[in-house]
Amino acid sequence: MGGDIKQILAMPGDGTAITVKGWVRTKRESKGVTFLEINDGSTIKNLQVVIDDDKPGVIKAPGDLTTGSSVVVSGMLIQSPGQGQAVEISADRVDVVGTAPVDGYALQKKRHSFEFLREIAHLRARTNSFGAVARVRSAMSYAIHSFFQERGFIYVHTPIITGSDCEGAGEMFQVTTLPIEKPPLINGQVDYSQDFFGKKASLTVSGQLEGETYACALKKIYTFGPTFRAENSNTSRHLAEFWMIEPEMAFCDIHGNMDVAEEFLKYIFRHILEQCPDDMEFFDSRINKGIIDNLQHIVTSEFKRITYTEAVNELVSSGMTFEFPVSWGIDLQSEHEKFLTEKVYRLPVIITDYPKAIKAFYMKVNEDNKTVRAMDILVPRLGEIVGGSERESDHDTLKARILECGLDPDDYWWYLDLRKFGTVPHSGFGLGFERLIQFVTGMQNIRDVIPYPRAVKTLEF
RNA sequence: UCCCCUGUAGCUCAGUCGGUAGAGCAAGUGGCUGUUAACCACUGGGUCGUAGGUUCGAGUCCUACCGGGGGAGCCA
Repeated sequence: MGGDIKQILAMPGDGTAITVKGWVRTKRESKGVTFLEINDGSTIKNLQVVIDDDKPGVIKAPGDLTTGSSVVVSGMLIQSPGQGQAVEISADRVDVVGTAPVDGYALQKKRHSFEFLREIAHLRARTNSFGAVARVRSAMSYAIHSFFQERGFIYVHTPIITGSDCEGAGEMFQVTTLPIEKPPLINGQVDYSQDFFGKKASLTVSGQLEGETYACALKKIYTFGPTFRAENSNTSRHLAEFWMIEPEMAFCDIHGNMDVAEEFLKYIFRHILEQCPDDMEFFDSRINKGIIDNLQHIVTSEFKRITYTEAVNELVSSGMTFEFPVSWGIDLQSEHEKFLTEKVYRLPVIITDYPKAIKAFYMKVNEDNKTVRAMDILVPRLGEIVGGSERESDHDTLKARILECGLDPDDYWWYLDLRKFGTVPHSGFGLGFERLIQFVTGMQNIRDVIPYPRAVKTLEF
């Protein structure tokens, strides 16, 4: 009988014959007995293998049994007389499948820094931390789909290559088959009519505009896919390639939008606390003390909802001296966001009704003509995690806003069409998947919550 | 892109006032009847990021470049 270590650890140690396959994490040798810890990634926990010297011939090649080597172990699953594990394997046979020579295998049985592990990204999944991140990331992906699917949202695959060069969400990566060293020119400019698509193309920075078109047909949709930003930003919160979740709902105003976003975050947190207790325990004890309590607190609390104007008043009246002085009209800086969510409310905070000058053209303008129906969710430690809004559903107002923002309405003809034919109030939000993982796991650097991070000057693997 | 810090053994770091390098972990060998961050003893392991410069002499001081980290901006 074989199986995953996760299943084996849940079995009674009644002497059943089993076979386990995995990688050696550590080896402890005493006179007369050798202990191996085997991990196969199914759980953060290792399975202890006991090799008794009284049973000769159990190990075929003892010298090859090093940290990192892959093995197949057969034996009896018994109750462990030692502390620390309920069951263990009393081995009858240990075969080394693949050796891991000591000189050259960088991942020895000791703690390694995340910076070092980033340099051996092809091996780092074999560590406790990265195994746990991978399992939590997978469980969160599943929870994202189940949250929306349970509520009747349709999963829409918006395009990765886009011709909308003006979404305004950030710098874009260009996609071309033209020879970049010598592109065809017309009047001194690159002749994109000869390019693959016959026009300039880029990788998407957001699926929102396309998502809106499907929401205005299927009522409730969500996207969950890769997104690309070519910004030259080198921080622990930015990637050039990341995954984004973008729900969009027709017949939904800013309040319904906030309700869904808050419910969504709580659902994800609750799901991970329930489904990944071992991994979360690891994050709580080794990565970020108190993270479980934080998440539980959030799951059972109401998010604080305030307007931008109230937020500014709160900051001004706090008496705090900020590096960037606060006044109505400024964009809130990191220090302001962190102050509100970490010091004032100690909870996620939803801020709405921002000045229209600092927000995107597609957000619905309020009756005061000064603010828009934007909503950002701020969380402790990370700052903004969700950005969303009720969209402008009036054709003429939207067109005026496009012009006001210095954009060309012709580039948005199909987006404006939505407001011509059966327009409807609709809302949505976007959230960066990796930032959500950072928040759940407590991992400091976003490059450590995605298998192979893409960032400025980073493309080794 | 800007500001700050940093680069010394496989890893994490110490290295004083400028005088040719040290610890812990990892690894190897030996010891120990059941370990679990195993323990005890011993051993091996270095072009001090790269290139210049100052100096009798540079890991140490200066300059440039490269890599890493933190913060800011931009944002998700």
